[in-house]
Amino acid sequence: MPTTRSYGDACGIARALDIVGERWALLVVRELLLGPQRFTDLRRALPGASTNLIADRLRELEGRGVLRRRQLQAPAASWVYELTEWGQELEPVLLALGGWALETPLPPPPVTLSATSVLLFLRGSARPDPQAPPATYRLELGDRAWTVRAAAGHVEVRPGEPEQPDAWLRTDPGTLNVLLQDPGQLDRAVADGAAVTGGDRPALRRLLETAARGPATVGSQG
Amino acid sequence: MPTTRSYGDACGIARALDIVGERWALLVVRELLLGPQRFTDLRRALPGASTNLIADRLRELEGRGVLRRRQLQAPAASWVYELTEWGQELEPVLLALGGWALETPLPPPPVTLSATSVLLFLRGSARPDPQAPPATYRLELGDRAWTVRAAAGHVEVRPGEPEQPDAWLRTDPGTLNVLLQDPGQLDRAVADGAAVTGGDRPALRRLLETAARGPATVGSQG
DNA sequence: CCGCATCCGTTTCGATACTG
DNA sequence: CAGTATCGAAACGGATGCGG
Repeated sequence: MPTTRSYGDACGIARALDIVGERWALLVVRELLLGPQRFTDLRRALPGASTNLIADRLRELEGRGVLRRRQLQAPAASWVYELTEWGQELEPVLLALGGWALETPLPPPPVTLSATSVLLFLRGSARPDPQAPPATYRLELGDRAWTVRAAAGHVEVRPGEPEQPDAWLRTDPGTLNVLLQDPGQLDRAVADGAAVTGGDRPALRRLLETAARGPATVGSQG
Repeated sequence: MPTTRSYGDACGIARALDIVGERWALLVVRELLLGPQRFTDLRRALPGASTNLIADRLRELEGRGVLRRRQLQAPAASWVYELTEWGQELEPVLLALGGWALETPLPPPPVTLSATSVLLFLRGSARPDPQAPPATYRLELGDRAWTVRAAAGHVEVRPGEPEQPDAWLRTDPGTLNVLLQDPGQLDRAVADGAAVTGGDRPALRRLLETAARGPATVGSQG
């Protein structure tokens, strides 16, 4: 049953918290920042949240205009959740919030790391570089494929299969996060079996290095 | 008893919510954005929060490095809560969050409006204006005095008494919010007894107009 | 009066089980 | 796959108590 309590405060900050301040709500939004997701994708990305909680939050956020529920085309015909345009405008706010937390003096308690978190970090930490040639990548993280397009140090990320990837990488979010901090570990990760790659390996390396050059912003504890 | 649960997620966004994601926590931070406040000030500004909740949040936020507890000089000798430098860095995040909420299609449920909310709105909506002469104001809102300094369309706000105010205004946050939307109602508010003014009335009017020229950002529902 | 701590009923959360 | 149902635990919210 959806939560209905309000701070009863006219301030914009309080009103924002009335809308997205419930527990898990902003993490659901985070998971949708890079594109539509199915219920099960969210469930996997947020293993700490129980299914009824996710269902409640989705209903609330839909009713409040932050996201919408949409049916995919046949033959898939499944339902996905996607941010409305207004919901998408939370992106800079969330990135700023994540950046703020990186300065915490407290030790990190973390256990999980979602694909979206790391990909937001990848995209956010990429720095413009006119020299960098364009390339398309296929990233497979936890049973889900992502399309990454990089050009001139700018990185785009979408859920789903790329058409003609130059290179691909299959790993888990934690390993990818490590590789983004230190691309030099790519060979070792492959040797360990923690990562599997294919296609244009130098191009893959350039992708990792694009991010490694930037400062930590969201994905990890830097 | 302080809350201790965590999302267990390495993402910066999740870690931020581990720190300031508990109910009322960000509204406590909001109240401290303009300067230190005593427990009772917070209690009055957040009438919807029970006193034990406020005490819990203050302890948690102190332990997490967002704010600190400090003893004032004699003869006051009372305790105040103030943001740490790191806590103060939440300001742009909160203002962005508040700005986002103003676009909500949902009707406002609000009942209360704190002095800090309106003053953040005043300060944030002021627009640079080289013509505007400098002035100092005393604003009294709900039994508490604030110092406002305006110059060239830039507005500074601090809690406490000004030294030599050019003008003063005593009213409640809701009335001040209305006046910021429409300074033309100042005369009527004074006639109603909803506001009491003194000193340089034209200067006061300029202050209200400085804000009225800008777009709504945080304080009200615009 | 200020600054909490304690008590207690209600709401929300979180884990697991279950259904179309 | 995409949720709903159930239930104990925790957090919230309001009232009251209490030392300084």
